[in-house]
Amino acid sequence: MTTARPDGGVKSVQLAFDVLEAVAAAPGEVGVSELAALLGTTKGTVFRHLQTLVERGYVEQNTVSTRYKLGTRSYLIGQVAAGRIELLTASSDAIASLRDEIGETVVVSALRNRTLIVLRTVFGKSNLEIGVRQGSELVLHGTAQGKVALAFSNRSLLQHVLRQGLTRLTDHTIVEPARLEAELEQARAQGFITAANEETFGINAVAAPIFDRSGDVAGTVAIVGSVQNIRPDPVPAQIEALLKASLRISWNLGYDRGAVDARRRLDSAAS
Amino acid sequence: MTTARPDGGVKSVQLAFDVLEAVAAAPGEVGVSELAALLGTTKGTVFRHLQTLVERGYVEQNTVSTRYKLGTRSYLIGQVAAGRIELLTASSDAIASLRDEIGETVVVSALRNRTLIVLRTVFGKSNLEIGVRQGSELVLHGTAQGKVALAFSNRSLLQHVLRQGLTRLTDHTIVEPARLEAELEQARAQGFITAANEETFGINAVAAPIFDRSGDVAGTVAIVGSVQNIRPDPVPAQIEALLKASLRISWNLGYDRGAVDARRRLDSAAS
DNA sequence: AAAAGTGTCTTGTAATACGAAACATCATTT
DNA sequence: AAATGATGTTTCGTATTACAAGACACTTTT
Repeated sequence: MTTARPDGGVKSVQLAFDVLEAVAAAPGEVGVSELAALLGTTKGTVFRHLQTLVERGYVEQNTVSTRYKLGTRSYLIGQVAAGRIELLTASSDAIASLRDEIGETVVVSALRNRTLIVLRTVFGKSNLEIGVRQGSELVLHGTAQGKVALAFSNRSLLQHVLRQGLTRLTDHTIVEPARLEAELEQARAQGFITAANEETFGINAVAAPIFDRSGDVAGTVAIVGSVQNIRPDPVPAQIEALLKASLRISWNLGYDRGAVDARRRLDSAAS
Repeated sequence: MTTARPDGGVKSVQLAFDVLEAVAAAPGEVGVSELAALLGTTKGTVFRHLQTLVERGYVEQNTVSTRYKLGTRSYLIGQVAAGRIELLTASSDAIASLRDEIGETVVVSALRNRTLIVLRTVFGKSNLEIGVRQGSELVLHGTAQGKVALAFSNRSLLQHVLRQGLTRLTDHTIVEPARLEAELEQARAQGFITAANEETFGINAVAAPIFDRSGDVAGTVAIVGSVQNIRPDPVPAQIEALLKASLRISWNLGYDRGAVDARRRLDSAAS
């Protein structure tokens, strides 16, 4: 599914992570044969990799079923990572208040490598849980988060998206480049954008950008819910709370509008 | 520090995880040279491994400082693992109530591979935070958690510990095998055990075992605090709440005392 | 009783991960 | 301003080693 990887580093390590991620993607426990088929390799190879992963504790083997699942080391490294990822530590308080104030699901995503990845979702107060799975990738032209990221990033990201083509997800998905451009302009003007029914029918989201200390887009915050609770024109309280949260997070990341603008002027003067 | 690994699986993958874990262990960002020195290998090799890790998103490179830190994928795989590790899902509610009821720090550890690893610690209500770092290893003969795990596990685990030798950590550490045996007997009789000043002076803990569906020790729950708040003879409320939590977690793991005993009788009759 | 699964183990070979050393950028020092 | 000593990055030949194929032991299904 992923674009053919142009031979990155250490081949056997790539396979090891393929195995690890396949184990992670499996709903329950997985067997060696199943993994081998999934990854298009032999049982022996998968087995050997599982051995290392088990020895390291990233994967565990159920001694009775002899099948495999994620191990404690995987969890623990994630715990360490949670404390090291600025976007997470910077956003935790702000998204908790945002959720409590508005009651809708709050989603934080990170822009990494031309993709928006969902880092954290905190479900709203409603009994019906609407959210986006952590780790999943947000379509840049088809979600509020994606559009707001595009609006405030380098034009090169937009060009990249246009080159890939604007695939239709629902009949409200933006597929005309001109309309997308107009939306991005609107996002820049307002500081936020919505995306009712564009990715999934019946669902809407309002997203705002998060900036890092150098003024680049680090990610997005968004509130997500049914079109009933988040209208195409969201109520002012929702917008205000969202913008407040996004500013607070950016601030925690060291973003300072004035300082960034000044630095930009210097840089362009130098070149 | 760890016992010389007897050549487990794929060598280059071992190195890759060495690199990953070294990045995780570093307080902030790390450089290639630093890592190479730390791992006793060359810069080139470390660099190549970092490339794969970065490509996969487990590690990220700060483009301005060119140094490395843990990446979002590490966090995300941990999130998935958190949902797959039975001991975590089974204990989350119980430890939250336990902490709220008693107010002291609660620590859950898992028995994996003859070692007790701290999975989760929830700090108590006091302003002074006393806890055990997640991912750290608990000394089996020198902590309440370790002793309770020894008490309810196979004798082979105890033999393993005795073979290693009972290293002294404080002047209250149990270093005589006979005294350890006596403590284990007490733990079995009471269903819990304390360990005042045995690992760190001034600190005490009360621990109880967690059993899985086959009746084996899966881990421990413990409350940890200063000797002032957790006395060598803990107050009944603390003991009762701890035992209630441990039973609740074991139950969530599928432990059923009657069923396990019956199964044991059948097994021994068959042999 | 046979057949089709499973996970595990062995072996020869071709691929590849490694180490050493060179290279390109920086800061700092001289 | 030149020189030094860091850093991260790249190249290259070789010895290592990870791989595929197939055998094996075992359980479950037919």
